[in-house]
Amino acid sequence: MAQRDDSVGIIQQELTAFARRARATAARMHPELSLVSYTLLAHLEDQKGCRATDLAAHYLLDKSTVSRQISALERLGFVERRVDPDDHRVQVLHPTELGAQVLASAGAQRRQAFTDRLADWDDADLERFAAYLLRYNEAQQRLG
Amino acid sequence: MAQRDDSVGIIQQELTAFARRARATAARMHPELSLVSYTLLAHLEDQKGCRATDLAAHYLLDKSTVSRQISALERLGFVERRVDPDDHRVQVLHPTELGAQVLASAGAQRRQAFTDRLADWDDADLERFAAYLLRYNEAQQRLG
DNA sequence: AATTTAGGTTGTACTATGCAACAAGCAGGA
DNA sequence: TCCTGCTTGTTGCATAGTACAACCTAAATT
Repeated sequence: MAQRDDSVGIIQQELTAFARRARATAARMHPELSLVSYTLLAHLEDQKGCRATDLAAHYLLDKSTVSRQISALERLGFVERRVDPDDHRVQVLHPTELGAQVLASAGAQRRQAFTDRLADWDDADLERFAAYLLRYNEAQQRLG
Repeated sequence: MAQRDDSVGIIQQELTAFARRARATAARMHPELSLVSYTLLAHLEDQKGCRATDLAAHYLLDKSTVSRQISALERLGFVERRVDPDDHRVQVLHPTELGAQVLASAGAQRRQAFTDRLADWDDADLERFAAYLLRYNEAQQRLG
């Protein structure tokens, strides 16, 4: 049991350390796209467009927060709004051409940073690490 | 190589997802101690006291940020300052009795949450996951 | 002694965030 | 039809976290 507690303690500590650094690191890498706006824009691309409400629900953010983030992305020309003809309350959000480019570029940078950090890992370890993270996040989502 | 890229992609995605949620989750769990102040206070306890400058260096924060965080913790009665008799510029920071209690309580809560999420993992997987996170963070620190 | 360096604080500005109040559009029932 | 209530989104307000620059004080160096 002591061994097990140690492992849990390390996992807690290291995930926390990572989280603490993540925003600042992301901001340094691509100042034009914060961790949050990057995530939102990526989700729009993934989903081929969605509503602000969907983003808020998915990321547990207040709708006002999403509204302002989207406004900022629109001001930068990274997102466009298309009013749903069937429901005039709804705006379906899409990345613009420019937004998609910026997203791809930031994504490539991020991916390169991860690739560098993981350069000396062998394939089996990478695969197991990825599986563990999936499993962990799945549990976190399940347990709230 | 495709397999390897997939693993890197998943690791990136899942670590990012975790980071996005971390602050809000911490805030919901113990509103009196944010992720940052929790971390700073824990470091003080760990180190049996240290200077504000040390905290700033360790966590890559501006000294003004640390100064204000410490002020807040002091206002709450969680931290006390002891002027170093050998160097009157220096204040060595220590958790107070109350600070230690709050830290222990928040720490227990956090630990419990992690324990719950990891409840159905077997010991070997936990140990490997912990080792992977240590290795990853070590690399991130090394590479900036 | 004069200058430089180190530790901290304070002024200013900006971003992210949530909550509450609001406006506009839709849907269902009296 | 019209009133009520729900959904989508925006805006006003407040707060936290953060950085940068200017500053103060004390120590160290020349």
